[in-house]
Amino acid sequence: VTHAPDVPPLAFEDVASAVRALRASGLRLSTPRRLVLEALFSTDGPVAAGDLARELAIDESSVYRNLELLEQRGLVRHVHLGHTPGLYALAGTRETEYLHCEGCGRVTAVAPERLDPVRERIREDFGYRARFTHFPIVGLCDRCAPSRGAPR
Amino acid sequence: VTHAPDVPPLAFEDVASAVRALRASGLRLSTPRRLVLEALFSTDGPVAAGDLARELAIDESSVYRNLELLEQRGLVRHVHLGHTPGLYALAGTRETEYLHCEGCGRVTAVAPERLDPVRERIREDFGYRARFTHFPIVGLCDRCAPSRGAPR
DNA sequence: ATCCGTGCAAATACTTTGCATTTAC
DNA sequence: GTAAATGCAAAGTATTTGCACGGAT
Repeated sequence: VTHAPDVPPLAFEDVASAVRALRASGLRLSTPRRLVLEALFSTDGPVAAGDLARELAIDESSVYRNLELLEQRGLVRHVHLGHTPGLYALAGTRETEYLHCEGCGRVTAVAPERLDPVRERIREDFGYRARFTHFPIVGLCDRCAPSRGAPR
Repeated sequence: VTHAPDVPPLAFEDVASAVRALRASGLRLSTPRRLVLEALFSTDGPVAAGDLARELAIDESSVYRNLELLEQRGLVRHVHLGHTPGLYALAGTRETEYLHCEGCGRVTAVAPERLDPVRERIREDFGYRARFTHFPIVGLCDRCAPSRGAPR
């Protein structure tokens, strides 16, 4: 995953402030929950629940339950890249959006502002407020386009 | 599924011509295979493999095998709408693209030409040749936007 | 002491695969 | 007759759920 330089800052600066927010909403801080949070803070790209479970030696169901809970609280989001399992990441102050190259698999995370012109065009032409946070924009990057699909 | 008026024509006009193409590539026309083809020709929107199996009283594995085979031959494509199973449809002469409202679930199929301005903008800004055939453009349609997300 | 969160096990949903039998050619 | 395609069963992957025990508050 390549993060563009202007990807929005995280909704919470560090584990401590996230934990404070959780506590404030009446949640307990169990070891698995803390480990999941810490892992998300120390990873750059989105991670699969299964990988988290393996790396942290936590049961998969607990990982899923925590991720879902954190997602409901707005601390976490998930994105689907190809046919792989859902990938989870910390939520930003604004929703990070994704581009996914189906050639090389590279994922680019971009700030929502950069997609506003695209979004505006879609809104004018189709009456849709588009969001590339849960499903990315899929296509071929400049490097892969020549070899694969139409060069143009 | 709403098909915009300019959605590209199917790659094959009817079951007969599709069957001819299959025969030409050395494939047999078994009853299940014919039923799947006929079902796809008589449905407007994309269908789940499980639904086809149930409606046609064919084993699910045969449905999946036939859909995959037809997809390899370019007669069928599949798209992912939300967290539901993959949905299969006849392939057009050009690839039909999709918009999906996450509010009401409505799906709009559009001709690729209509998305060319959007595509061009994405290409200029991000160096990607985007394709909304396998994953749709996800967002809120005009009707759902006021109630759900930001009205703007 | 309470009850929330965990691990474990099992269930569910979607899709793929192995294999013996059937069937199109 | 031969090879391809099928149904059935089982396996594989992703995710969810039930429940008794353990730990955070």
